[in-house]
Formats: sequence, C-alpha cells, structure tokens
Amino acid sequence: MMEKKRTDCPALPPGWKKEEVIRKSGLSAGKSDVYYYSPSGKKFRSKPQLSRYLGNSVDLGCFDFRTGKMMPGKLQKNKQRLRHDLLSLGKGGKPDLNTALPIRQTASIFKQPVTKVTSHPGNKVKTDLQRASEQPRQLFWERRLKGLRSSDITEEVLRTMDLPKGLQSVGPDSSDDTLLSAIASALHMSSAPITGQTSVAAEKNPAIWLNTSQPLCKAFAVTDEHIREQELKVYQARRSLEDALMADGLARAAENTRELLQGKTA
DNA sequence: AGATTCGGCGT
DNA sequence: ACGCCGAATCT
Repeated sequence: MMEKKRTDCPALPPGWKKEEVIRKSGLSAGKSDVYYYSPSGKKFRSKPQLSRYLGNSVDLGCFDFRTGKMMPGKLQKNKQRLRHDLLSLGKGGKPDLNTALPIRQTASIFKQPVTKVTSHPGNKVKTDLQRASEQPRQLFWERRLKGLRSSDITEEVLRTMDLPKGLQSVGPDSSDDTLLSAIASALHMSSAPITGQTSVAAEKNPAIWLNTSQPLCKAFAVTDEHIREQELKVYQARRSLEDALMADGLARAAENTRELLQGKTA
C-alpha cells in the first residue's frame, strides 16, 4: 500500500496538515483531490467546509485550497461585494478585511453564524459634526488583524517581525500576532505618542477601562539598551541595502557596456 | 461504521 | 475546467 504524505501547511495555524491524493482510475484518472487535517485529526475536503470550521479565527479569503498557499492577488470575486468593499475603504485606503461573517463567540463546539443586520429603519443620521470626524470603532477591533501577513510581489509570504521582549498584550487576545498588528497600526494612525494602556484598571477589565486611543498592550518602558539594539538593526539594514545597490549598480554598468559594444541604442 | 474513491452537478 | 460533495465501494 502506498504511503500517504501529510505535509505541514504554513498558511494555516500550527498542526494543520495537507494531503494530495491522485485518482488512479476512472474517467478522472490522473486528477487529484486535496484534503486538510485539523490538529485533532478531522478531515476537510473543501474550502467551504474548512471555512465553516475555522470561523473568523482565520480569514480564508485569499487562501488557495488546492495549493495550500495564501494568494494575495485573489480577492473573493463577488461582483456585488467588490463594490461594497470599494465604498467601505477608509480615507487612508485601508482594505475591508472583514471578509467572513462574524461567528458567535460561545462555548458551543458548533460554530453558529451571526445574522448581520445592515439597515436599522429607526436610526437617525448623526448630525453632530464635531464627533462625525472620528468614526466609531469596535472595541478590540485589532483582533481582526490577526493572521494578516505581508507578502512580496512573487506572492510569497514574508517572515513576520519579532517583537521586543517584555511587551504584553491587554484584552481578550494575547497572541503576539495581534499585538504586533495593534502596535504597528497605532504607529500609523496617529502621531501621538504610543504609551500602551497606562491604567491598571484597563488590564483588569479592559472591556470597561480600555483607552481606545492606545494599542492593546500594557504600558512599557523603553531603555537605552532597546535604543542601542534598534540603532544597530538600522545600521545593519543600511549596510545590506548599500551592498545590494552596489551589486545592482555593477551589474547595470556591465550590461550597458555590453550593449554599447553591440551597438544597441538606449 | 468509517475511510476511501470516483462521478457528476453547478458554476 | 474545476470545486465541491454525494454516494458507491472498500476495509
């Protein structure tokens, strides 16, 4: 009997495995079926099935089931939805990441979808121009950023950054993943200093005491040591950039010379 | 009964 | 052409 290979799948949470089985007879001989296995061993044979199970914890919007890789080029192609996404872009051009419907966060082992109500006939349009400038945000909205990965033009997913030791998150999600996104967002969205949650009350009961203009992390201290480490990183990055530019420059010069000798025009 | 496998519908 | 899933077949 042929051994079936279950390989790790880096695009999914740790412990998930992927398997490809080639059809060996029938009209579809030679084609293949792809299966995924959860860390507990449950088998999944389609993207909808996988999506139902993972709920909102992983956005499979750009997950390619056949290859098992994230393909940032692929948005869900729903004509109606595409228009909605364009309209819902913020001023800064941030994409609408809310691809999947929210999932009821209960202890039930069966994920139950939430009914999304988008029209509320009783509502009045806000007339207070003072407050209209700042749009309301969901508490702990940073959790939506969980699992986001940057990728280069070859659509390969880039390694994530490491966070300085000692940073601690506040709120319902303690993953480094969300923490990094929250801090990065805070740095981008405001020029105000980032201090983290300075009140002790916020750590005990963030749902009530959270300072919403600060990221979901505990107050932290930046030491001279931190600064020296960061300066070293910047120095090293500049060095490798310099080397890369130098190598590129030499390559271009060589090519230009070759073309000149062959009589090409620029 | 559960796992495996291919057919075939719908897009 | 392919994703998804029903159901026949296998263990």
